[in-house]
Amino acid sequence: MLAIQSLMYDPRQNHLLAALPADVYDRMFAHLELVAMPLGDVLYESGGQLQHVYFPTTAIVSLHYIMENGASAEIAGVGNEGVLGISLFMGGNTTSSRAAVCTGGHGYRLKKQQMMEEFNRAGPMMQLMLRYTQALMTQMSQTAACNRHHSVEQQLCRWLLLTLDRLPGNELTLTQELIAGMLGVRREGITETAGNLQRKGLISYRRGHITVLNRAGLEAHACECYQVNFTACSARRAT
Amino acid sequence: MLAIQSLMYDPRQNHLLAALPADVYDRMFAHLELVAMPLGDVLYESGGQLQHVYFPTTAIVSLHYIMENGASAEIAGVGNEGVLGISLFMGGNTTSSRAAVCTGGHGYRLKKQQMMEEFNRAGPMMQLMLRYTQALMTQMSQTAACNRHHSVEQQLCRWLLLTLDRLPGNELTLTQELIAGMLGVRREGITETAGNLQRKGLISYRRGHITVLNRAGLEAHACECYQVNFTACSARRAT
DNA sequence: GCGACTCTGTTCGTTAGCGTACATAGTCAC
DNA sequence: GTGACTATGTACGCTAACGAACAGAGTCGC
Repeated sequence: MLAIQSLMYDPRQNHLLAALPADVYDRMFAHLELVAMPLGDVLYESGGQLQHVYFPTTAIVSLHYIMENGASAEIAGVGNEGVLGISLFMGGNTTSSRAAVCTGGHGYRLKKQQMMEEFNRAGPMMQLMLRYTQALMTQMSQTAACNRHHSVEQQLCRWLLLTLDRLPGNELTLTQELIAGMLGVRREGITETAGNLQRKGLISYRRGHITVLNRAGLEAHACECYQVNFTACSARRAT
Repeated sequence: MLAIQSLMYDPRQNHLLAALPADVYDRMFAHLELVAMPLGDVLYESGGQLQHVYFPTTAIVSLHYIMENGASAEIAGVGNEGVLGISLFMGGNTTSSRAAVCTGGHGYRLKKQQMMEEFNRAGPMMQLMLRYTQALMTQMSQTAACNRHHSVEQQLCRWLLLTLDRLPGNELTLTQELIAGMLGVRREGITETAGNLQRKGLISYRRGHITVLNRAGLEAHACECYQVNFTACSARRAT
C-alpha cells in the first residue's frame, strides 16, 4: 500500500521532472512539495506575482487570456507533460494569463528561489524549461490560428481529445458550461455541438460527465490542430 | 553623408542590440551582417532549419501560422523592438511558423553559431532574449483571444496602429490583399472595413498605400489589444 | 422528500463574416 | 499609348455563431 502510494505520488509522473538527470532531480527532490489541485483552483491570476512553479502529475491546467469585458479564451493546456510558471525565469515574474485547473488532481510545486537557483546553473533544467517553452509557443500559435479558422465542432473535438490524452480513462468530468468557458464560446453552442456528437454516437454524456465512445470518429471531426498538437505533446513526453 | 549613412545603418536601431552592454555588443559587432529585407521576403519557412537570427532595424516582419489548406493567421509582429529566430536557442532549431517581411526595410543578422555561443554564456544576451520571448508570448496569447472575440474592424485598427508605431511616417505601403492575409480574413472584408474607416475620415488610401489621418479616432475603434500590446512593446523598448 | 440551485435543451431573431462572381480602376512593361 | 496584370469595389445568398429568454431535468443539502 505504501509502495502504491509512493508510486501514485511519484513526482516523476511529471515528464519534465522525469527527464531531469539523476543529480539534478536529487537536488530538487527535497524541495518538491505535493499539492492538491482541485477543479477550479486558480494557480495564477493574470498579472499576479509568481511564488512557485507547478509540475502537474494528474491535474490538467488551462491557461486563459482574460479580456477587459470578462470574455476569455484558452491559449494552451498544461498536463503532466509540462510546467506552469515559466514567466518566472523568462524575465518578469508576472504572467499575462490566468492558470486555472480544469481537471482536478495533484502536482508538485517548487519555490521560486529553488527554481531560479537551479535554472541559473544554465544546465539541464534550463535546457528542459526552454524546450518546453518552445513547445508551449507552438501550441499558442496554433490556438490563435485555430480560433480564426475552425468551427466550434472541430475545436470541441480537438479539445476533448487533447484532454482525454492526458487522462487515464475515457471519461471527462466537467460541465458544458466549463468547456464553453475554455473555448471562449457560448454555452448553448456547446450544448448543440455536443448533442450532434452524441447523436453520431461519438460521445455520450450526462450532467457534468462526458464519455468518449468513438475516439477515431472524434479525430475525424477534429481539426488538424489536434494531430499537430498531439505530436508536439508526444515529443515533449518523449524527452 | 557618411555620418548619416552610418547612423541609418546603426545596428543599435534595433532595441535589443541597443540594450546589450558595451562589452557584449562589441563582441557581436564584427559578426553582425547588414541585410536588406524587401517586402514579401520569407526569412523562415514553417518547419525549416534556422541558420541565422535577424534583428530588424527598419523592416517589420510578421509571424504566421499556416494551416494545411493554406489558410493562415498572423500570430505576432516583429519590428525593431525584437528579434527573429528565438527557437534557435529555445531547443529545436526549427520554427513552427513562417516569418515574412510585411514592411520592407533592413536588419542585421547573426550566424547561428555566434548567437549560440553568446547565448550560452548565460549572461546579458540570454537575459535579453528570454525577456523578449516572454513579451512575444504575451503578444501571441493576445492574438489568440483577439481572433476569438474581436471584429474585423477592431482588428484592422489594431493592426494598422501597431504597424504605424514601428514606422517613421503615417503612411503604410501595402495592399488590402496583404492585410487580409495577415489577419486571416477575406480581402473583401478589408475592402469594406477600410472603406468605412475612410468614410469616417480616419484613414485615406489608394492602391497599395494607406495614410492614417486620425490616430486617436483609430484607437477608439481598435480593440483593447492595441493598448495592451503597445504597452508591452514600449516596455520592451524601454529596456 | 422538499426546495434551492445549477446544469442542459430549445427556440427565435440578428449579425458578422464567408464564398462566389464580376465590374472597374490603377500600374507597369513594352 | 496599349495591353496585361493586379488591386479595389460591389453585390448576393448563405451559414455559423451570437444574444436573450425560458423550460425542463439533475443534484445536493437539509
